[in-house]
Amino acid sequence: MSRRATYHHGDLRRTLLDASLALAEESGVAALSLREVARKAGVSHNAPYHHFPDKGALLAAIADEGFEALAREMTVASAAVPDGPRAPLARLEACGLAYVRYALKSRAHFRVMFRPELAQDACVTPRCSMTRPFELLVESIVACQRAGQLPDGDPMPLVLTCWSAVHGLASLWLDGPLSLDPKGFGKSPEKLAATVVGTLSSLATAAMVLPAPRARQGRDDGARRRTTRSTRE
Amino acid sequence: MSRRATYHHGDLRRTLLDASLALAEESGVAALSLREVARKAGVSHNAPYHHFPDKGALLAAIADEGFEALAREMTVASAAVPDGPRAPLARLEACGLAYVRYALKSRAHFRVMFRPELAQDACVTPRCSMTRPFELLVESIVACQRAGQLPDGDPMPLVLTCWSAVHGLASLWLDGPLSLDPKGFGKSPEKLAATVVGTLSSLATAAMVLPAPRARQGRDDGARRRTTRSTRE
DNA sequence: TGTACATCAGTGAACGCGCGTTCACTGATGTAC
DNA sequence: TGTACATCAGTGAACGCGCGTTCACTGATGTAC
Repeated sequence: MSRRATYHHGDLRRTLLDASLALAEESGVAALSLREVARKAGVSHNAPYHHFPDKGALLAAIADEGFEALAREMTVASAAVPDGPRAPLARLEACGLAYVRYALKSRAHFRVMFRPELAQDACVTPRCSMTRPFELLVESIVACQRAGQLPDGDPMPLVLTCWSAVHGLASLWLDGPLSLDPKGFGKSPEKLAATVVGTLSSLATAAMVLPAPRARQGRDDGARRRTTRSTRE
Repeated sequence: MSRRATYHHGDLRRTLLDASLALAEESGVAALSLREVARKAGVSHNAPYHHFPDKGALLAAIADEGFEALAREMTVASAAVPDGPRAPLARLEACGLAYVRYALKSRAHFRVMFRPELAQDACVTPRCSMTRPFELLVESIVACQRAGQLPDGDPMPLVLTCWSAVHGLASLWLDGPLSLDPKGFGKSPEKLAATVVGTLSSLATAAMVLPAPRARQGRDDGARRRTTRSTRE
């Protein structure tokens, strides 16, 4: 970091981002105001304008940071799985768990990342930063397919399903219905994440014990028809 | 509806709810203000106070309405599937598709339902209205288990996984990353929903062709170990 | 090394705005007798 | 049936508030010569 970058205050830009996150964590992203952020950073209410053209730019910077951190966590989690015949699926599971863990740990980041209306104006190619985490997911799934741990063919249906599942779990927890627990799940979010990832993984594992869905056509025609219809539609 | 309920204006309560939904649809839930709602309803800015104690109460009423409508759509979709040996799984699929379809069609409703901070003060037992849709999902899954179309045992892991998947898909679409489509999915949200539901369904179907996961232990010990760990954790 | 100047990162006052909410009111509707 | 009164659903003015943003400014830091 150049001397210029920490001019005067030390690193007001960083301080403002941290203050924003802390405030969003406390009172919700919607309640986040530039003036409050400046107050929290111990600085006059328009000092932020020397670092961000407007409020949207500050939020966009937070989102960017968040997507980078998410990709980092996924990468680290995946790399922590030792090589071996089962590694691809275990790495995919690790990515999924890392996604949920990141959302829970950095809820303010996660909320800003997926509230496009907040940073809309400032972010010319909005949400483009999701690219890297998305690529990691695709790579993990393709690796599973190559290793015969997930069905062959277009990976996108699997990508979409996995992404939806972990994103949905994180959203349901952060948005209340799960954390208020009127449903009797009664578990920590980490355990719920392990349940979802484990359920998907064990369904896939069970499905892959037979060579391929096509091989079963004679055996269970009803299932074959349904399967085809649903995935092709 | 009693005469009293439509006093004077006709049915201002209804009109206010509709105006709120229309505004939320146009400019986002966050931008929704009581004054704007009144303006849209063609009424002075404090007429709403004769129908809702405050802003939170109006939003809570919208959420309640939304959960009821969601349950209705799921019920109708499920009931439309004719009886037969494959009916339970087809009904579960229909519920999942109805969930996503509802979110897409009534995005304003959906957003208010899952933004607890908005209606927090007014809703003493917040999100309790999710109870009915949730019960429908549990019933559908238990029916599949009884019919041998999903693995036996505690239904909650499956419930959680299905709910997460459809909720996640709806959220990803409504919150941008999917609808902006930098990922090349290039499909309508209805097709994406069919893809996710179909992928889950076909994995489950493939997994159920063998009698039960336990039966495979000798055949693939690695898979057995992973499956057990992940779901139990 | 010293000096003159440019730039940079902050301050403080002020703007106009829309918000939620309160208040006293008005006129239409309903009701007791 | 008519009359007196209560209730109810709306109006319009006003409140205080925090917001995002603009402006002219100040003093610290950097730089050319």
